[in-house]
Amino acid sequence: MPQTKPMVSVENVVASASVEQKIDLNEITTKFPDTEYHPEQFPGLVFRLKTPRTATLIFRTGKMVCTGAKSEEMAIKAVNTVVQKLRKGKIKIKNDAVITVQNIVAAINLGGKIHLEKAARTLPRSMYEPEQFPGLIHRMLDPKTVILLFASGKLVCTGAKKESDVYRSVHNLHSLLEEKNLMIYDQ
Amino acid sequence: MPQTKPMVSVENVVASASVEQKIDLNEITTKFPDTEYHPEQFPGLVFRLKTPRTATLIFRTGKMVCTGAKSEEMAIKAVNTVVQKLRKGKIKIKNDAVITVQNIVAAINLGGKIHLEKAARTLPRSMYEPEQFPGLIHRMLDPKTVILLFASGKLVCTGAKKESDVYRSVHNLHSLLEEKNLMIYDQ
DNA sequence: AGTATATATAAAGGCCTATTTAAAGGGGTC
DNA sequence: GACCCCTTTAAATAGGCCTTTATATATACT
Repeated sequence: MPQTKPMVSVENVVASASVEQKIDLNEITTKFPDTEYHPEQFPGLVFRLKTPRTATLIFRTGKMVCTGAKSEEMAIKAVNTVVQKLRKGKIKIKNDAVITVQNIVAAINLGGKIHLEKAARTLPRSMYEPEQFPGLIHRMLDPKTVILLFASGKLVCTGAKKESDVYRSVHNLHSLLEEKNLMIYDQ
Repeated sequence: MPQTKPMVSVENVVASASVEQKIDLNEITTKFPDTEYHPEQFPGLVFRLKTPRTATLIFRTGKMVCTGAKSEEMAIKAVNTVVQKLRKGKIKIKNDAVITVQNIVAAINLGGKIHLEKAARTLPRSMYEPEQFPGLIHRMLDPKTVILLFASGKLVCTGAKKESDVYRSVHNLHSLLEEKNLMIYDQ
């Protein structure tokens, strides 16, 4: 029944990390002038890497948030690179970061159109308000993710903690759409 | 030189307290229907006493805030009464509350008028914007309190942690006003 | 008679700030 | 038409501000 194989592309991985130690953000600003730090606006310092192209927020507490990586592995590599650069800049950091992937965002193309209006009436835990946002928002229970469905047959899956959760979510939803006859394939 | 003795009246004492134990606020609501608890609006439950006439905020964490007492002693008595009432209502509370007075507000009448405009130019750490608020706001460093001065010769002292801080603040300010010739006494 | 203005103070929960990313539809400027 | 911006979703991080309670004081405005 599935006419096509979904194309899945991980677009963003968010990971939290901690070096378990207080960090002087002003010192980082001095040694890394290209960082952004506006404490009156936001308490975190923004440390950008060209490769992997990411933005890591560094907090006074030694906790960090890395965003923008294209895979779990690259997110981990990015945090380790940031810590390595800080150390080369003579910022004393005793321990390596303990890293946890917190969220994975993926773009998916099912290869066929979706009957959104019908899906809104059929899928449970769904919200569809086209004048507010063109996508249908569907909350999947297992894995616990949120999937945005578009009439074009494209999806956005977010909330996954592992890349395998993305694949499982897409498979579950695709099966459900086929089953309920909500997919429209050309000829 | 002080033509009159200031009349000092403690109007409000705020104390924080803790019974060092989690409390089920919904259970209190059931057993004390006259309490106010609207968690979507504010996380604390409001427990009012007729004597001493006070309002005590009770939090999930077992921490409390008692307001409205007319003396340090009454604030302590109010918190102990609240804990006693909770226990009589079969709310299990193992330890007595550890109480700390956090703020004392007092109303004072110096018995003579104050030349506010001149005081605004003379007193350090003062703010006077009559179109915004009719009182002059003066920050005293020792004791660390804030005194509102009104042209009528009345004052409001707030921020004190002990009743003696109120008396010291008033004495300091009164002396300063006399010294700088900012007081105006009838005939 | 109420509202607002201003002062201090504790409590805890909500929301804002900022970071990233895709999707598609609306708006605006050039 | 090509750019921006906005809309929505998730997630961590951490400051700031708001909510509520009480209280005197004194102005202006509904």
